[in-house]
Amino acid sequence: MTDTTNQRPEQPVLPGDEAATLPTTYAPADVEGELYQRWVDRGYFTADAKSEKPPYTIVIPPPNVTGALHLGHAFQHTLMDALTRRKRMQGYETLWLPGMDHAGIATQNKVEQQLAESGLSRHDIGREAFVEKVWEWKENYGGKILGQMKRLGDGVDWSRERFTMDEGLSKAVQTIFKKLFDDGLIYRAERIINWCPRCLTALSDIEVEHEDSPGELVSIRYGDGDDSIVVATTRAETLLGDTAIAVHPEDERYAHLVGKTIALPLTDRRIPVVADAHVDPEFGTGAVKVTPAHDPNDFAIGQRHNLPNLSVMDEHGVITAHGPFLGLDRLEARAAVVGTLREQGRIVAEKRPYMHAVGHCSRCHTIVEPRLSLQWWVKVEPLAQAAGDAVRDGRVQIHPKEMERRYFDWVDNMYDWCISRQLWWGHRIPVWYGPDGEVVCVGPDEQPPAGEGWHQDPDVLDTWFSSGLWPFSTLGWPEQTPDLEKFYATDVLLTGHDIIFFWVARMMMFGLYAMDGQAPFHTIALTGLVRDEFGKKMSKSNPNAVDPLDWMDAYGADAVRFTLAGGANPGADVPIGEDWVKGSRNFCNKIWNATRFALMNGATVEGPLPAPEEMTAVDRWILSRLQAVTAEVDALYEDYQFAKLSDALFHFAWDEVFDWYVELSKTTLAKGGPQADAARRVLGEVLDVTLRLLHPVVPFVTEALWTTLTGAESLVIAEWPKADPTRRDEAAEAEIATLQQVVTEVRRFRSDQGLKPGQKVPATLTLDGTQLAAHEDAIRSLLRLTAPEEGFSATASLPVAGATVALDLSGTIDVAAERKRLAKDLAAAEKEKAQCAGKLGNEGFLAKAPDDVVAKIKARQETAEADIARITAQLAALPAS
RNA sequence: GGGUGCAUAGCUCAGCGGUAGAGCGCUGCUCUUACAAAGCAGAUGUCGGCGGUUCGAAACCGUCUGCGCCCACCA
Repeated sequence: MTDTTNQRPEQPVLPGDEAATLPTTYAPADVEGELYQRWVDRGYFTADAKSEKPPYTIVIPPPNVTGALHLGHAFQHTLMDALTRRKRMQGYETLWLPGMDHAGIATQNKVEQQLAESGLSRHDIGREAFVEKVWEWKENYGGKILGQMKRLGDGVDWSRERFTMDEGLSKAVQTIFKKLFDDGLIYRAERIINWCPRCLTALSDIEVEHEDSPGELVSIRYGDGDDSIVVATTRAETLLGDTAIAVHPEDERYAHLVGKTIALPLTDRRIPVVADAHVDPEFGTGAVKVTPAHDPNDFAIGQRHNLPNLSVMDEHGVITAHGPFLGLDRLEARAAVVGTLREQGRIVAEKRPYMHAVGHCSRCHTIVEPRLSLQWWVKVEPLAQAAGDAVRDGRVQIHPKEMERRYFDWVDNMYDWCISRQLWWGHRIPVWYGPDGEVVCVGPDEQPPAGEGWHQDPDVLDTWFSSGLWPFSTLGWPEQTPDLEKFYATDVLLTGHDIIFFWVARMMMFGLYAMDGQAPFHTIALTGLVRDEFGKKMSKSNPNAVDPLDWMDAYGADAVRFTLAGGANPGADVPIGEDWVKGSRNFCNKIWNATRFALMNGATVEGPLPAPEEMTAVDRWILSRLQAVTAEVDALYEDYQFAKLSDALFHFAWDEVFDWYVELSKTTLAKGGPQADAARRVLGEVLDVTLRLLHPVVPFVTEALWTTLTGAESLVIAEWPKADPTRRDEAAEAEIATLQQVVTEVRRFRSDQGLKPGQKVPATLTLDGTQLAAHEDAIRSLLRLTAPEEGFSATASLPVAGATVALDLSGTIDVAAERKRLAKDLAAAEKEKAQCAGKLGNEGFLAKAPDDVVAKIKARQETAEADIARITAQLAALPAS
């Protein structure tokens, strides 16, 4: 390939710029930092909104500023970088937009922890000073994250870096809040919410993780005598807040009690018995205690029966009901309440262990307390409907497709989204309350109402509210910017399947809503989670967690990238271990040395490729394979099959190019003459294209080598190879396959006979009548065969594929071992032949199997027959011993 | 409780109707002038169990066993 636009640089990339001076080992540290800086300085990653080229846009899933990037980030970044690098090479105006998320609760918790080390709470320093502290944290850790991205080679557009709390994005948040509010899609309501007594804030449903935990189900007798009823509960302390007992309307056992009141133990209150269809008569005693202020079901029952909501716990989960339990933590209170009830003889069934799902705060793992609270909500139904439709009608595709179901399950069954958080770090809710109960939502360009008694809502928004705007807020929305015009909608969203609901669905909802029905991306590519080499989950809290920087330091960024890409099967988790990274490092080194060989042998990329008749079959073969692999890799990229494309490139490069082609070309190169000239050009071409194909995944080593090989400015802006089907050469491929068969067979013989790999052996080759006549020198070179000398006497004769290699081993041949070996091979070949014959003699098979399968079996049979003939001939050629 | 996925070589995983594969690990021989971070050669599997469909099953269906993940307001 040739690039006309890629100019020679003023400075060579590699020191010395001469092949002879390339070190024999690739040292990533010597090139990576310098190359990255060069890419950034030259503006390769900076997108141009005025470009004529078609756009290709990916917004980065903004990492939380809470800490450093882990392997999961490195994994996703590698894939996004590979996608954008390839598209850039294909001539797209590529924008990969970087940024970070303020991560409300998570970051606030981190900074609170930091404060706690000095014995302070956020309340000690006040809201303003605290937020100031969080910004300091952001500067500190944000910088670390950016450094890691550079180290990994992320080709992001640094001029467009965004933060969810920056001015523009804050404006976007306020704009959409106002729009939703005006459209009646944001409202304020008092409901049972998930409350974290440690974070002291409301949580949305998906911020609660349900875990099966052993609880204790106790049965308690309410009331006395005929007017008594037994209820079961796992949260006995909520008894203090009971305002009714509910039974099923058709439950005859309790019909006589409905409408009456019953004395509530431990209190001086009497509570009514109500009939409600929600109660399952089959469960427990069929009677339920109703605590509307502390349970969502009970709240619903309370609404239906006009029951009072009696709150008995404060925001810390501490009992506020007057009496002996006042001031106890909810769990202490639970035990105390049960204890007292037992003394009173009201525990009718002893506590029994009971597995049930308990909600935990996804940020701090504290048990969530359902709590009645006044919060802001998004009315999700119309938004989710649109988000579902966009996928249903194919405007947005989810890869892998199996993940669609999960997406639908959620968007089709969404409850309203609680968006207010009782935190200090985040976007303040843009609502002001007046002295007479006025509620005013303030848009971004409006002045908030001023005057006596007016105040802004103290709460902030759920962090996912702002990240849901990410695909367009980062491009300048609500302004109609050139960026928004050029780069929205984005192309691919690549992220982990663990945030389909948190983030993906919300971006879909907001994108469709804010951008007039235009979905934020056309493809959602979902990845799995990174795991360790035994398939165990790798998370920050686990000891198996690895800092990607450590591995990059030890093996280079490319090695880490190649390993991660190689594990990327769609939607599947990615196991990674240090040994695998080592293997990838070895691959990079192999690429390095193959190119080093090419440079030492005068490989060139200048001028057109030689005509087919000027080339050897070896050259025609590798060019044929090269274009086939190009086509294969292209197809795999389009299907987000990173593991398979990495594997294809790995095997093509190592097995075919480095192990066979390079070895075979040595003979031609050594000979000199026109064929050697042609071989140098082909060698240059093969390395050129192979490096281009590898570049998106392993950008550093390929850039260093390619610029040295070609003398051009950069591989980053080089053209992506196009498969050229006219290069296909089946004859050459067959010829080289035969050659490989002969070489492999003789190597096997040499190895079995205990010949040292380097030991020269006199031999005669009979290649007449085969395609291999032209390859005699190459065969001799690969097999260390010397010309027969005087007194040559063949002690072993190996007929393979019509050719015969006769070796003079001077009587050292171990005939018995060889005979045994050949007998084994013969048996295998005969079994194979019999198997094929069996099939071909089967009428059912012949009648029903497709033609191509029948042909394949026939070919197999022929191969088996050829093997039998070959082995028989080899046996016959063995000395009698 | 409702979904859903997985069980293939020692490990991690591809293959998903027509000869059981890869990487690492393992064995043997080699510093053969690009590379020992390498080269060459080699060994290794009743494809979880049991039924069924089919000319043919690792693959499709049923079932059992063992793991995993997602969702979930039955006290």
